[in-house]
Amino acid sequence: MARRKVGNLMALAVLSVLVQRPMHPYEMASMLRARGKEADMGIKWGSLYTVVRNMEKHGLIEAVETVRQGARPERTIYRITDDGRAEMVDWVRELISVPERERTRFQAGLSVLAALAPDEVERLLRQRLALLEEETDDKRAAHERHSGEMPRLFLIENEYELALLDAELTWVRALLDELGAGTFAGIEVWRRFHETGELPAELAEMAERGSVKD
Amino acid sequence: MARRKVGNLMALAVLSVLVQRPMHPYEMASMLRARGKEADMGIKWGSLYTVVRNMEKHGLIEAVETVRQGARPERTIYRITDDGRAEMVDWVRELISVPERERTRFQAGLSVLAALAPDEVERLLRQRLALLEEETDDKRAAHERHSGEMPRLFLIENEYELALLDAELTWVRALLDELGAGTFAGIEVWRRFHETGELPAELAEMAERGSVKD
DNA sequence: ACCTCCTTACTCGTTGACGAGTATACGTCT
DNA sequence: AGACGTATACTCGTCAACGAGTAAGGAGGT
Repeated sequence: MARRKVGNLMALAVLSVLVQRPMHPYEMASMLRARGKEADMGIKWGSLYTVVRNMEKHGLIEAVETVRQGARPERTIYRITDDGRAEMVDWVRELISVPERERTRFQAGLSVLAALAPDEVERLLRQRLALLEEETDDKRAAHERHSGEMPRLFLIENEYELALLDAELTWVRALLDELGAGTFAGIEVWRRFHETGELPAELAEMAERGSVKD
Repeated sequence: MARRKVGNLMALAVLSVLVQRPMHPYEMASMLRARGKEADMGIKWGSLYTVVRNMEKHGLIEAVETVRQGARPERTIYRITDDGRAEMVDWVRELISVPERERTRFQAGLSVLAALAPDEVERLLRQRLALLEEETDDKRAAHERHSGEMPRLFLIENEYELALLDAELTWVRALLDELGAGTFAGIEVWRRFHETGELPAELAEMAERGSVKD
């Protein structure tokens, strides 16, 4: 974030549409929406004008003209600069070549899983599984529809997403199996802890030491 | 974020240590650091005091006492409230049961992959693969070391992370194979586009329509 | 002829995240 | 005994992100 002049990924999205032709912000939004980029990147439209203004300030884009249609608000049309083009390419290079650990909220949840009883966890995971399956089916269907009409290059991010979704599905199913069958190591201690309300001596000591994980 | 009184996941981390016993902020930080939670959740220490103040304001925690040791700055000791306990449990429930689409930066990169030439992509992916392998090996080693001394319940988030890392590794390797062998569908059009600098008619039209993806 | 609702096209204010800074105490190496 | 680093324990200012608000044009119904 310190390195990029404009850190928000929406800036990359903006660059990627302006590289085709100059546009005003609202049109960028429509383009991105039409292409489904809002789904691929985590785009919040509230940030659009802030980001565009910042990009102009840093010379990644520049205003070409401002036109007014009737009594509508003015529209400023922007075009990408050479700096902008360079920034885009360099940014993509980095995103592809440098893996960055990004924890999901699910992982955060898992890391405090002991706050819930095993039976409840089983129930919640089943809910997750159902939602996950639905989402995956939708995504896969959409992907198959599109792969008839578009080159694979433009759908590659969906392939990746589907691969990760599959991996999560598999993992959750496996965990559910173990919980259901009672083969999850330590499930008895875990269950008792939640029934009696107090945690067994071994765990208490571990919690206090805490530093086992270095 | 609107629903949670304090949206930052660091708040969950704070709750999870305060549930054991009252503590002052700096000690929370040490605890979390010692347990490796900073890795599991994406924790930035700059936010700690802001978050703690917010949590107090919203009644999730409350100050017990402020002590002073010698000439050191005052330390305020906080304890978790009943509301805090309830919030924690409810939060974990949500994190576990409701899958939330979170796009990675890599996915964002993939969605503008056309900005780079196929040969460069191949090179960059190989770099990614190497870093990814290194990271995975480290993580797996650490996990195996710990699984001797700690109950599985407290390592479950690492299992999940490793599963996702494996999935990414597999996917990247497969893509690299296709790029290397030249069997990636449309790679010729892609390569020519970068050699000549202009995109073929079919793609130009598609870019303009744009809306194929709805 | 009027009403209503959706789309177009932004503006603005709030909030919270976070980096960087600060200052003292303590241990330890020389 | 002095110096140097490291741990303790925060404070503050900035800045981007975003939700919610605004307001006119146009389409379609009655």
